[in-house]
Amino acid sequence: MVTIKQVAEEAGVSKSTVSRYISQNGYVSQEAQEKIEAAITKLNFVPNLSARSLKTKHSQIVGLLLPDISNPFFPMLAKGVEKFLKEHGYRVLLGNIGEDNQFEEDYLKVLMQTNAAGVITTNDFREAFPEIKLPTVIVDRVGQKSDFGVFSDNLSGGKIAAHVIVEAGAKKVAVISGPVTAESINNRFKASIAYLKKTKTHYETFYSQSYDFDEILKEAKQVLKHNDFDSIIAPSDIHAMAYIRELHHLGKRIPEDVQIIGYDDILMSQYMYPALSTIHQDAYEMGYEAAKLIYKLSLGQEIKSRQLQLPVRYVERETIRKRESNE
Amino acid sequence: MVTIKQVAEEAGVSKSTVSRYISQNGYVSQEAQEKIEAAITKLNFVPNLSARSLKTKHSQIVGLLLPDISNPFFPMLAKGVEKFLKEHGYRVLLGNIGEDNQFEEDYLKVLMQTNAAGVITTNDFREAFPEIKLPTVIVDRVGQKSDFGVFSDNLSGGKIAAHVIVEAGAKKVAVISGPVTAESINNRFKASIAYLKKTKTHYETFYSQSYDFDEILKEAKQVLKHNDFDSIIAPSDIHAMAYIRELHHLGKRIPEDVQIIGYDDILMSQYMYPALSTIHQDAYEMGYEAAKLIYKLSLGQEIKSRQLQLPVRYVERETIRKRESNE
DNA sequence: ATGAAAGCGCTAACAG
DNA sequence: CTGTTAGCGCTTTCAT
Repeated sequence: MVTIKQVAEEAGVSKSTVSRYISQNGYVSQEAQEKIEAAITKLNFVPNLSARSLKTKHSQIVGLLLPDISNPFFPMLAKGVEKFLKEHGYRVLLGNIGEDNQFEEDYLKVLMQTNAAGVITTNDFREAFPEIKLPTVIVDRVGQKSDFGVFSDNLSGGKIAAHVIVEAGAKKVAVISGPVTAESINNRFKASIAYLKKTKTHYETFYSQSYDFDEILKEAKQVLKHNDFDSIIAPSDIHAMAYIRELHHLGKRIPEDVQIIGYDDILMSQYMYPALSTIHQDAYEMGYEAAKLIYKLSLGQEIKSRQLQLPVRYVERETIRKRESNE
Repeated sequence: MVTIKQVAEEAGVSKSTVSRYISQNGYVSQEAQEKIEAAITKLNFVPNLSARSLKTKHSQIVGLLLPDISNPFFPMLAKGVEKFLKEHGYRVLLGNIGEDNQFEEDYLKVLMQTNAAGVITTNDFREAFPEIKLPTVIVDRVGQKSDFGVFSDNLSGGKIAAHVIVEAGAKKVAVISGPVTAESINNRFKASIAYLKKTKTHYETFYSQSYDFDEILKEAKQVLKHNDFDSIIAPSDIHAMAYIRELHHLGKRIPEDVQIIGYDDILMSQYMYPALSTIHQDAYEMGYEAAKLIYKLSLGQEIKSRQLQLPVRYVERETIRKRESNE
C-alpha cells in the first residue's frame, strides 16, 4: 500500500503538503502541485479513507435503509439517492431492513461506527434509538413529528384516485388501505374515503397487512369472494396487480366489469395488460431530493424547509373506464 | 465519542485487555470480561471501525456492483448477498454501475480505499483494471476466464426453452438474443438455436441491444411488424413482457396465436396476464452463493471449485400452448 | 492473563 | 506557502 509519506518523498515535499493537496484544503504552490501530481500517478497512490475518517471523524458514507428492495418503488428511489450522492463524492450503503424493521438497529450501529455522513430511511427511528445521532432524513413514510422528510402529496393522491374512479361512474367501490406504516401513507386512504363520502358513493374498506405479493393475493381472493365491486382503489401498484390477477381468474373484464386504480406508477405498471391506470409518484425524485437534504445536513448547511412534499399526478391508462363509455 | 480508553479506565483494566475482549482475540479472564462488559454497557461504547480498519488493513465491507438495480433480477440477487453477509458480520456497499459499466471504476476505487473485504460484480474488471486487487466473484455474467464465478446453467436453460416451445408445436419461431454481455449469457441463445436446428424448426434470430423497457418495446414493434411468428424465445422476462405488450396491441391471442417463453422468472412474471411461462433461475441463491464465496475468499480459506453453476428449471404458466391443444 | 508501547495513514494546528 | 508535530482509536508484539 502506498501512503502519503511515500508520495511526499517522491515529490520532495512534506506529508502535510501532500495532504493539503489531496484534500483540496489549504495552500500549495503550483510547483508543488505538479510534483505531487506526478508522484501520485507514478506511485498509483490512493488515499486511505479509514485513516482520513479516523482523523476527521466523518466519512462520505450515507446509509439508505429500505423496507424491501424487491418492491420496485424502492430501487427507483435508491437510484435517485445514488445519483445525487455520487455526483457529490458520497457513497451509499444500502440496507434492507425488512418491512418490520428487524434489521434496522444493526445498520444504524454500523453507520455510527463508521462515522457515516447520514442516513436516509423510511422509518423514523428516533424514538426507538435516541442514542443514534446521525443526520437523518425520512422518505416516503413520513410522520408529523419527523424532522427532515421527503414525501408525496398523499392527500391529493388519495383524493385524485377517488375522483377519477367516481367520474368514471363508480357505484360500489372497494377501498384498500395499505399497511399503515406512517401517517403520510395513511393520508391517501383517508383522502379517498373523504371524497367518496362527499360524493355519496357507496364503498367498503379493507385493510391489507402486507406488501408481499402472495399475501396480497390471498387478501384479494378474500375481498373479491362475495362482493361485486365495480371499482377498486388500491394502495399500491403491487396491490393493484394482485387484484387484477384475481379479477382475471374470476373472469371479470377490466375495466368493463370492474375498474381499478393503483398507486406509485412503478415501471411495470405500463407493461401489464391491461396497462394500469395509477397515481404517479416520483420515487427517483424523492430519492434525489432526500439525498440533497442529507448532503446539506452533513455539511451543516442551513435548511429552509424541513419537509418537502412532492406532487403526484394521475396517469391514465387502461384500467379505468372512459366516462360514459360504460354503464 | 466513547473510546476503548474510557472503557478501560471504567473497568480498571488496560486498553489492550479491552481490545482483546471486543475483538474476541487473545485471553481475557472471566473477571475482566465482566468488568469490561459492564463498562461497555454503562458507557454505551461502540468500537470505531475506521480505527480498526486502519490498523488491521481490512474492513467488513463487500461491494456489490450491479448493472441496473431496477431490473428485478438484481434486487433478488442483492437480497441473497445481503442475507449471507449480514449473518456473518459483513456489510454490503451497493453500487449501480450502469449497463455499460460507466461507474465501475469509481466504485472499485472506493472499495480499495476502504480496504474492502471483496467485491461481487456482474462485470469482470480484471483486464480493465488490473491494479485493483480485491477478492472478486463474478455473478451471472461469467466468462471462461473469470476466476471465481456463480452463474446459472445457461446451456440447459436455452435448450429447455427451445424444447418446450417445439414440443408445443412451434412452426415459426423468433429467437431473441439479449445484449451479449458475457459468454455465460450468450450460451442460452446458442443452446436454443442448436436445439431448433436439430429439430429442423424454422426460426429467425434477432438481437436486442438493451435491458431498458422502452428500448425493448421499440425493438419488439420492429420484430413483430412484418412477421407472423407463432412462437418467441425471449432472453429475459423483461423482454418477454415487452413482446407480450406489443402482441396485445397487435390483437394477437397468447398463447393461441403466439406463444412466448421468458427467462429469469422474476417475481412479476407470475402476476402478469397471461402469467409468463419461463425458465427459472434463482437470483437469490446466486447472490447467496456468491456471498459465501467472497466470505471464504476474504478469510483466505481454501476454495474447492472456483465456478459454481446453478440449475435452472422450466416453470409452466400460461404463455405456452398445451401440447395438442391447438394447431 | 495482562499492560506498555509503538504505530497504522492521515489531518490540523502552529510556527516559520 | 510549507514543514514539524501530535494524535485520532484501535491492534499487536513483547515483556511480565
